[in-house]
Amino acid sequence: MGLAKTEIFTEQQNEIALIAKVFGHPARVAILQHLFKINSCVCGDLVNVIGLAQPTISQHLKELKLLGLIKGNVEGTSVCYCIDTEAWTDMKGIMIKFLDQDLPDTECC
Amino acid sequence: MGLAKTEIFTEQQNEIALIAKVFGHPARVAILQHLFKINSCVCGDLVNVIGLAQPTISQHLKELKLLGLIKGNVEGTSVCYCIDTEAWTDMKGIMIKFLDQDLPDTECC
DNA sequence: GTAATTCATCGTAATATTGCAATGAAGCAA
DNA sequence: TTGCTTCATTGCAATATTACGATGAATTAC
Repeated sequence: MGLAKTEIFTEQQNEIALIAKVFGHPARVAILQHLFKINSCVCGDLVNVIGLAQPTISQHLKELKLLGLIKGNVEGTSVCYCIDTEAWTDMKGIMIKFLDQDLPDTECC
Repeated sequence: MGLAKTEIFTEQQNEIALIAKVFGHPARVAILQHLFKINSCVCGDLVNVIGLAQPTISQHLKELKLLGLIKGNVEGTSVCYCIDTEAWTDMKGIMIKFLDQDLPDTECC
C-alpha cells in the first residue's frame, strides 16, 4: 500500500511520526543545520552547500515549510529562509517528551 | 529515484535521518510507547493493541530491532520484546543534540 | 505422532519518496 | 523592451514503504 493507516493511531502518535518523517532525510537535516549555523539563507546558497540540484532542494524546503519549521520571505529575486523559532520550540517539546520517557530500571528479558 | 544520496552528507546527518525515519511511522511510535508502558511484550499483544495485521507488526518490529532500539528474546512459543535502554539513551543523546541547537535570538526576516 | 499457538518470512499490490531536466514566474539591470 | 538571476512547479523514472494473505519454522500440549 505505501499508505500509513493514520486513523487507527492517536493524534499525538501521528504528530510525532509526521515530524520525524521530515527529519528522516539527511538533506533536510543538513538544511536545518545550515540554517541554524548562518541564521539567514537563500536557496541558491543551499544548492552549493548541500550538493543536490536546485529543484530537489526546493522540494525539501517545501516540506520543512509545510511542517512550519522554517519561514520563507521573498527579498527581490531571492528568497530568505530561516528557522521559525517558535514552531521549533513547540516541535522540540513534543519530540523530547517522546524521547524522554522513563526507562525501565530492569531489562525484562 | 526514491533513493537518498547518503554519500554527500555527513555521518551524523545520515544517522539522525536513519533514526528519525524509524520514528516516521505512527505504528512504530505506538509500539515504542506501549513497550515503555508495560515494559514487557509479545508480538501478539501488539497486534491487539495496535490494530494492524500480524505480519505488519512483525515488520515494524524488525525495523526497530535493526536500529537496535528494542531487543527480542524467544520465550517458548512467544517472543518477548523490550526497549534496549542503553541504545535508547544513546539515540536520545543524538536526537536531543540535534533538536536542542541554539536558536537565533532574532528572526532574520 | 497430531494439533494448536506464536511469530517470521515471502510475495505482491498500492502508494510514497527521491532526484532531476525542463519550464515557468517574478524581480532587477541595462 | 531584452536579458539575467533566483526560485517554484511540472513531469517523469527509479526506488522505497506500507499492508496483508499465504506460508513456514519453532515450540507446547495432548
